[in-house]
Amino acid sequence: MKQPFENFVIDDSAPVYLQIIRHFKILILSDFFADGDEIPSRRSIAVSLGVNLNTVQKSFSELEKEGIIETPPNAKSIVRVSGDSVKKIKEEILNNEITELIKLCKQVGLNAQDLCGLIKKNWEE
Amino acid sequence: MKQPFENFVIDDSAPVYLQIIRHFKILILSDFFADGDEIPSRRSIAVSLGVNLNTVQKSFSELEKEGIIETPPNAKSIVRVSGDSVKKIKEEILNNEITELIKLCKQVGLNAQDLCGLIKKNWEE
DNA sequence: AAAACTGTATTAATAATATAATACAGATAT
DNA sequence: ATATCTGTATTATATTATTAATACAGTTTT
Repeated sequence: MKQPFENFVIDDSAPVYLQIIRHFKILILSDFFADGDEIPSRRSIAVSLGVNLNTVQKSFSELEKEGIIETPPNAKSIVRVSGDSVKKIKEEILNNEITELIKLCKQVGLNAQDLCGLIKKNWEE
Repeated sequence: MKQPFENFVIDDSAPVYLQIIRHFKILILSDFFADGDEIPSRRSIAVSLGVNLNTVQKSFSELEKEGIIETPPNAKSIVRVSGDSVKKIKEEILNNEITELIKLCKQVGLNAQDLCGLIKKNWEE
């Protein structure tokens, strides 16, 4: 199995446990995780992120509350999503950032065409 | 004078003092503030944001370090920017968010055309 | 001249975030 | 069966972020 958090870099843009939650959702949106998939143990994720076990646990109990994962007693957690819930996650993550960026552009006087131009320019590294 | 922070809503996306710094830079990019302009007092900003004076002060000492504002002894701070520094601020804020969004889209398998479509769709509320 | 305003500094208290070190019950692998 | 792995819980500690309450030197307003 490919390591789900190997390309994930923690920065200081937000609390670590929130960044982990976000990255986990992106893993679902990118089809790395699908319904029924087993999730690596909290301990192994903590090690691969260089982060404390408690921090990972905080992220996962939040994901549990949101109904995105499910944990049988004393066993590994399992992804629990449907077409609808994935769509909901996508809207939450993608639309939030798009809306934010549009708001910023309007504030600094950049129109949609200009923005799309910048995006196309920046798309290839 | 129009209140510089009247449309500014603090959320929990980042520490408050960082959000204040970002908003101040946006005020410069949107030509609300220009070189030489006088900045309202830290106290009045703290009141209008419902935030502590110390928090505002932390933001402003950071802006001072970055050379964006200047403060004569015992007097109000003054905006100190040039064409170059404004361009630098614009790159810092705008490109950062665009780069972030592009990265996200690539992760969830959305191409440039799709993204621009979403943007145009979301541009008018 | 007095009052009200500047920026700045200090000290304390509190809440949120994160690490650390264990512990325990139960499942799994050897 | 024994060792190792699960998730979960607890307690303590450190750091950061924020609020709070003052204080002070100097400027501006009245």
